[in-house]
Amino acid sequence: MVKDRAYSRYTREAAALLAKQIQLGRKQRKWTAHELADRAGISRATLQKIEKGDLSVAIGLVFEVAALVGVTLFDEERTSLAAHLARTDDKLALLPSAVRKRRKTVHDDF
Amino acid sequence: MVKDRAYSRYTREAAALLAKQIQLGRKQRKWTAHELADRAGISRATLQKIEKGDLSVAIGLVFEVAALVGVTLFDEERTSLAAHLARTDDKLALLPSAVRKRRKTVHDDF
DNA sequence: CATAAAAGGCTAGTATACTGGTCATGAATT
DNA sequence: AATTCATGACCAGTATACTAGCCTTTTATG
Repeated sequence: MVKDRAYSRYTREAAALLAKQIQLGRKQRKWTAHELADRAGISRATLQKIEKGDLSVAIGLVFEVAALVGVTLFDEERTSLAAHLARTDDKLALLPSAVRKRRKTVHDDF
Repeated sequence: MVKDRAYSRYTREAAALLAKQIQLGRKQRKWTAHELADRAGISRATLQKIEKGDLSVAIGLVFEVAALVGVTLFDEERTSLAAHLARTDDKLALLPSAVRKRRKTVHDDF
Protein backbone atom coordinates (compact mmCIF):
# COMPACT_ATOMS: atom_id res chain seq x y z
CA MET A 1 0.00 0.00 0.00
CA VAL A 2 1.36 3.37 -0.98
CA LYS A 3 -1.40 5.67 -2.04
CA ASP A 4 -4.48 5.59 0.16
CA ARG A 5 -6.10 8.48 -1.67
CA ALA A 6 -8.34 10.98 0.02
CA TYR A 7 -11.63 11.81 -1.65
CA SER A 8 -13.94 14.74 -1.11
CA ARG A 9 -17.30 14.29 0.48
CA TYR A 10 -18.98 15.18 -2.78
CA THR A 11 -17.12 12.47 -4.65
CA ARG A 12 -17.99 9.84 -2.09
CA GLU A 13 -21.65 10.79 -1.96
CA ALA A 14 -22.05 11.03 -5.70
CA ALA A 15 -20.48 7.62 -6.17
CA ALA A 16 -22.61 6.15 -3.38
CA LEU A 17 -25.76 7.51 -4.98
CA LEU A 18 -24.84 6.17 -8.39
CA ALA A 19 -24.07 2.80 -6.82
CA LYS A 20 -27.42 2.62 -5.07
CA GLN A 21 -29.28 3.66 -8.19
CA ILE A 22 -27.58 0.91 -10.12
CA GLN A 23 -28.49 -1.69 -7.54
CA LEU A 24 -32.03 -0.40 -7.47
CA GLY A 25 -32.25 -0.55 -11.26
CA ARG A 26 -30.96 -4.09 -11.29
CA LYS A 27 -33.46 -5.28 -8.72
CA GLN A 28 -36.34 -3.52 -10.39
CA ARG A 29 -35.46 -5.47 -13.51
CA LYS A 30 -35.20 -8.60 -11.40
CA TRP A 31 -31.71 -9.37 -12.54
CA THR A 32 -29.27 -11.24 -10.37
CA ALA A 33 -25.80 -9.81 -9.88
CA HIS A 34 -24.45 -12.66 -11.95
CA GLU A 35 -26.82 -11.86 -14.76
CA LEU A 36 -25.99 -8.17 -14.84
CA ALA A 37 -22.26 -8.87 -14.66
CA ASP A 38 -22.57 -11.17 -17.65
CA ARG A 39 -24.54 -8.63 -19.65
CA ALA A 40 -21.94 -6.00 -18.86
CA GLY A 41 -19.10 -8.34 -19.63
CA ILE A 42 -17.47 -7.92 -16.23
CA SER A 43 -16.84 -10.18 -13.26
CA ARG A 44 -19.22 -10.47 -10.38
CA ALA A 45 -16.52 -9.21 -8.07
CA THR A 46 -16.24 -5.96 -10.03
CA LEU A 47 -20.00 -5.52 -10.09
CA GLN A 48 -19.98 -5.88 -6.32
CA LYS A 49 -17.45 -3.08 -6.09
CA ILE A 50 -19.57 -0.94 -8.39
CA GLU A 51 -22.72 -1.49 -6.33
CA LYS A 52 -20.75 -0.53 -3.25
CA GLY A 53 -19.62 2.76 -4.74
CA ASP A 54 -15.96 1.75 -4.83
CA LEU A 55 -14.06 4.72 -6.22
CA SER A 56 -11.29 2.73 -7.83
CA VAL A 57 -13.42 1.11 -10.51
CA ALA A 58 -12.92 2.28 -14.10
CA ILE A 59 -15.50 4.88 -15.02
CA GLY A 60 -16.31 3.11 -18.27
CA LEU A 61 -17.37 -0.03 -16.46
CA VAL A 62 -19.56 1.93 -14.08
CA PHE A 63 -21.23 3.91 -16.87
CA GLU A 64 -21.78 0.75 -18.85
CA VAL A 65 -23.51 -1.00 -16.00
CA ALA A 66 -25.52 2.11 -15.22
CA ALA A 67 -26.73 2.32 -18.80
CA LEU A 68 -27.73 -1.35 -18.75
CA VAL A 69 -30.04 -0.84 -15.80
CA GLY A 70 -31.39 2.45 -17.10
CA VAL A 71 -29.56 4.89 -14.85
CA THR A 72 -28.60 8.08 -16.65
CA LEU A 73 -26.21 10.77 -15.56
CA PHE A 74 -26.88 14.17 -17.11
CA ASP A 75 -30.65 14.38 -17.21
CA GLU A 76 -30.90 13.60 -20.89
CA GLU A 77 -34.64 14.11 -21.03
CA ARG A 78 -34.44 17.69 -22.15
CA THR A 79 -31.31 17.79 -24.23
CA SER A 80 -29.74 14.87 -25.99
CA LEU A 81 -26.30 13.88 -24.93
CA ALA A 82 -24.89 14.63 -28.37
CA ALA A 83 -26.44 18.09 -28.46
CA HIS A 84 -25.13 18.86 -25.03
CA LEU A 85 -21.71 17.69 -26.12
CA ALA A 86 -21.83 19.96 -29.15
CA ARG A 87 -22.78 22.97 -27.07
CA THR A 88 -19.97 22.28 -24.64
CA ASP A 89 -17.61 22.07 -27.59
CA ASP A 90 -18.79 25.45 -28.79
CA LYS A 91 -18.14 27.02 -25.43
CA LEU A 92 -14.68 25.49 -25.36
CA ALA A 93 -13.91 26.89 -28.77
CA LEU A 94 -14.50 30.38 -27.50
CA LEU A 95 -11.75 30.03 -24.93
CA PRO A 96 -8.01 30.21 -25.56
CA SER A 97 -6.60 26.75 -26.07
CA ALA A 98 -3.90 27.26 -23.48
CA VAL A 99 -4.31 28.85 -20.11
CA ARG A 100 -1.65 31.44 -19.57
CA LYS A 101 -0.45 32.61 -16.17
CA ARG A 102 0.37 36.29 -15.82
CA ARG A 103 4.06 37.00 -15.54
CA LYS A 104 3.67 40.45 -14.07
CA THR A 105 1.09 41.32 -11.48
CA VAL A 106 -1.91 42.86 -13.13
CA HIS A 107 -4.86 44.36 -11.30
CA ASP A 108 -7.76 42.53 -12.87
CA ASP A 109 -8.86 40.14 -10.20
CA PHE A 110 -10.99 42.42 -8.08
CA MET B 1 -3.28 -6.78 -24.72
CA VAL B 2 -6.02 -9.12 -23.75
CA LYS B 3 -9.21 -7.25 -23.10
CA ASP B 4 -10.00 -4.52 -25.59
CA ARG B 5 -13.41 -3.85 -24.09
CA ALA B 6 -16.37 -2.71 -26.10
CA TYR B 7 -18.39 0.19 -24.72
CA SER B 8 -21.87 1.30 -25.61
CA ARG B 9 -22.46 4.53 -27.43
CA TYR B 10 -24.12 5.98 -24.37
CA THR B 11 -21.12 5.26 -22.20
CA ARG B 12 -18.75 6.85 -24.66
CA GLU B 13 -20.87 9.93 -25.14
CA ALA B 14 -21.54 10.43 -21.47
CA ALA B 15 -17.83 10.17 -20.69
CA ALA B 16 -16.96 12.51 -23.54
CA LEU B 17 -19.43 15.08 -22.29
CA LEU B 18 -18.14 14.86 -18.75
CA ALA B 19 -14.59 15.22 -20.04
CA LYS B 20 -15.43 18.31 -22.05
CA GLN B 21 -17.28 19.88 -19.16
CA ILE B 22 -14.29 19.35 -16.95
CA GLN B 23 -11.95 20.95 -19.44
CA LEU B 24 -14.35 23.81 -19.87
CA GLY B 25 -14.58 24.29 -16.14
CA ARG B 26 -10.84 24.30 -15.78
CA LYS B 27 -10.36 26.90 -18.48
CA GLN B 28 -13.11 29.08 -17.13
CA ARG B 29 -11.24 29.10 -13.86
CA LYS B 30 -8.05 29.81 -15.78
CA TRP B 31 -6.21 26.89 -14.30
CA THR B 32 -3.45 25.11 -16.17
CA ALA B 33 -3.58 21.34 -16.46
CA HIS B 34 -0.61 21.19 -14.15
CA GLU B 35 -2.39 23.29 -11.57
CA LEU B 36 -5.58 21.24 -11.63
CA ALA B 37 -3.64 17.99 -11.48
CA ASP B 38 -1.82 19.23 -8.40
CA ARG B 39 -5.02 20.31 -6.70
CA ALA B 40 -6.57 16.93 -7.43
CA GLY B 41 -3.48 15.10 -6.30
CA ILE B 42 -3.05 13.24 -9.57
CA SER B 43 -0.48 13.26 -12.34
CA ARG B 44 -0.77 15.47 -15.37
CA ALA B 45 -0.88 12.37 -17.55
CA THR B 46 -3.97 11.09 -15.77
CA LEU B 47 -5.67 14.46 -16.03
CA GLN B 48 -5.04 14.37 -19.76
CA LYS B 49 -6.77 11.01 -19.94
CA ILE B 50 -9.67 12.39 -17.94
CA GLU B 51 -10.08 15.41 -20.20
CA LYS B 52 -10.07 13.07 -23.17
CA GLY B 53 -12.87 10.96 -21.79
CA ASP B 54 -10.70 7.89 -21.33
CA LEU B 55 -12.94 5.15 -19.98
CA SER B 56 -10.27 3.33 -18.04
CA VAL B 57 -9.67 6.03 -15.45
CA ALA B 58 -10.89 5.35 -11.91
CA ILE B 59 -14.28 6.93 -11.35
CA GLY B 60 -13.14 8.48 -8.08
CA LEU B 61 -10.42 10.46 -9.79
CA VAL B 62 -12.82 11.71 -12.44
CA PHE B 63 -15.46 12.74 -9.90
CA GLU B 64 -12.83 14.44 -7.79
CA VAL B 65 -11.56 16.52 -10.67
CA ALA B 66 -15.10 17.28 -11.78
CA ALA B 67 -15.98 18.55 -8.33
CA LEU B 68 -12.89 20.74 -8.26
CA VAL B 69 -13.91 22.57 -11.40
CA GLY B 70 -17.57 22.76 -10.41
CA VAL B 71 -19.05 20.10 -12.64
CA THR B 72 -21.87 18.21 -10.94
CA LEU B 73 -23.47 14.96 -11.98
CA PHE B 74 -27.01 14.53 -10.68
CA ASP B 75 -28.44 18.01 -10.88
CA GLU B 76 -28.12 18.69 -7.20
CA GLU B 77 -29.83 22.06 -7.40
CA ARG B 78 -33.23 20.75 -6.50
CA THR B 79 -32.46 17.87 -4.18
CA SER B 80 -29.35 17.46 -2.15
CA LEU B 81 -27.17 14.50 -2.85
CA ALA B 82 -27.69 13.12 0.64
CA ALA B 83 -31.47 13.40 0.40
CA HIS B 84 -31.46 11.70 -2.96
CA LEU B 85 -29.31 8.96 -1.51
CA ALA B 86 -31.73 8.45 1.36
CA ARG B 87 -34.68 8.20 -0.98
CA THR B 88 -32.88 5.64 -3.11
CA ASP B 89 -32.14 3.68 0.02
CA ASP B 90 -35.82 3.69 0.92
CA LYS B 91 -36.77 2.33 -2.47
CA LEU B 92 -34.16 -0.37 -2.16
CA ALA B 93 -35.50 -1.38 1.23
CA LEU B 94 -38.88 -2.10 -0.31
CA LEU B 95 -37.41 -4.72 -2.62
CA PRO B 96 -36.41 -8.25 -1.71
CA SER B 97 -32.75 -8.41 -0.82
CA ALA B 98 -32.05 -11.22 -3.24
CA VAL B 99 -33.37 -11.57 -6.76
CA ARG B 100 -34.74 -15.02 -7.23
CA LYS B 101 -35.08 -16.71 -10.59
CA ARG B 102 -38.12 -18.88 -11.20
CA ARG B 103 -37.41 -22.58 -11.25
CA LYS B 104 -40.52 -23.60 -13.12
CA THR B 105 -41.92 -21.70 -16.02
CA VAL B 106 -44.62 -19.35 -14.88
CA HIS B 107 -46.78 -17.27 -17.16
CA ASP B 108 -46.27 -13.82 -15.77
CA ASP B 109 -44.06 -12.16 -18.31
CA PHE B 110 -46.69 -11.11 -20.81
C1' DC C 1 9.38 37.88 -33.94
C1' DA C 2 11.32 35.84 -29.88
C1' DT C 3 10.49 33.26 -25.92
C1' DA C 4 8.59 31.15 -21.97
C1' DA C 5 5.34 28.30 -20.73
C1' DA C 6 1.22 25.20 -21.58
C1' DA C 7 -0.22 21.25 -23.69
C1' DG C 8 0.56 16.74 -25.80
C1' DG C 9 2.97 12.38 -26.10
C1' DC C 10 5.90 8.78 -24.79
C1' DT C 11 8.31 5.36 -21.65
C1' DA C 12 9.65 2.46 -17.70
C1' DG C 13 8.46 1.09 -13.25
C1' DT C 14 5.29 -0.23 -9.68
C1' DA C 15 0.96 -0.27 -7.50
C1' DT C 16 -3.36 -2.13 -8.18
C1' DA C 17 -7.81 -3.23 -10.77
C1' DC C 18 -10.08 -7.02 -12.64
C1' DT C 19 -10.78 -11.83 -13.15
C1' DG C 20 -12.18 -16.63 -12.11
C1' DG C 21 -12.51 -19.26 -8.52
C1' DT C 22 -14.02 -20.91 -3.89
C1' DC C 23 -16.48 -20.74 0.53
C1' DA C 24 -19.94 -19.26 3.92
C1' DT C 25 -24.25 -17.19 4.86
C1' DG C 26 -28.89 -16.02 4.42
C1' DA C 27 -32.98 -15.49 1.91
C1' DA C 28 -36.60 -17.15 -1.20
C1' DT C 29 -39.24 -20.98 -2.71
C1' DT C 30 -41.57 -25.75 -2.31
C1' DA D 1 -38.41 -27.26 7.52
C1' DA D 2 -35.58 -28.41 3.69
C1' DT D 3 -33.49 -26.97 -0.36
C1' DT D 4 -31.66 -24.08 -3.69
C1' DC D 5 -29.51 -20.24 -5.10
C1' DA D 6 -28.27 -15.11 -4.70
C1' DT D 7 -25.12 -12.56 -2.26
C1' DG D 8 -20.92 -11.17 0.15
C1' DA D 9 -16.17 -11.89 1.06
C1' DC D 10 -11.85 -13.27 0.00
C1' DC D 11 -7.59 -14.97 -2.73
C1' DA D 12 -3.87 -15.52 -6.26
C1' DG D 13 -2.57 -14.31 -10.75
C1' DT D 14 -2.17 -11.23 -14.57
C1' DA D 15 -3.30 -7.14 -17.12
C1' DT D 16 -3.04 -2.45 -16.73
C1' DA D 17 -3.71 2.26 -14.50
C1' DC D 18 -1.05 5.76 -12.60
C1' DT D 19 3.16 8.12 -11.80
C1' DA D 20 7.44 10.72 -12.65
C1' DG D 21 10.13 12.24 -15.87
C1' DC D 22 11.56 13.88 -20.28
C1' DC D 23 11.09 15.62 -24.94
C1' DT D 24 8.36 17.97 -28.70
C1' DT D 25 4.96 20.96 -30.39
C1' DT D 26 1.79 24.80 -29.77
C1' DT D 27 0.35 28.99 -28.07
C1' DA D 28 0.12 33.25 -25.73
C1' DT D 29 2.47 37.28 -24.73
C1' DG D 30 6.34 40.94 -24.45
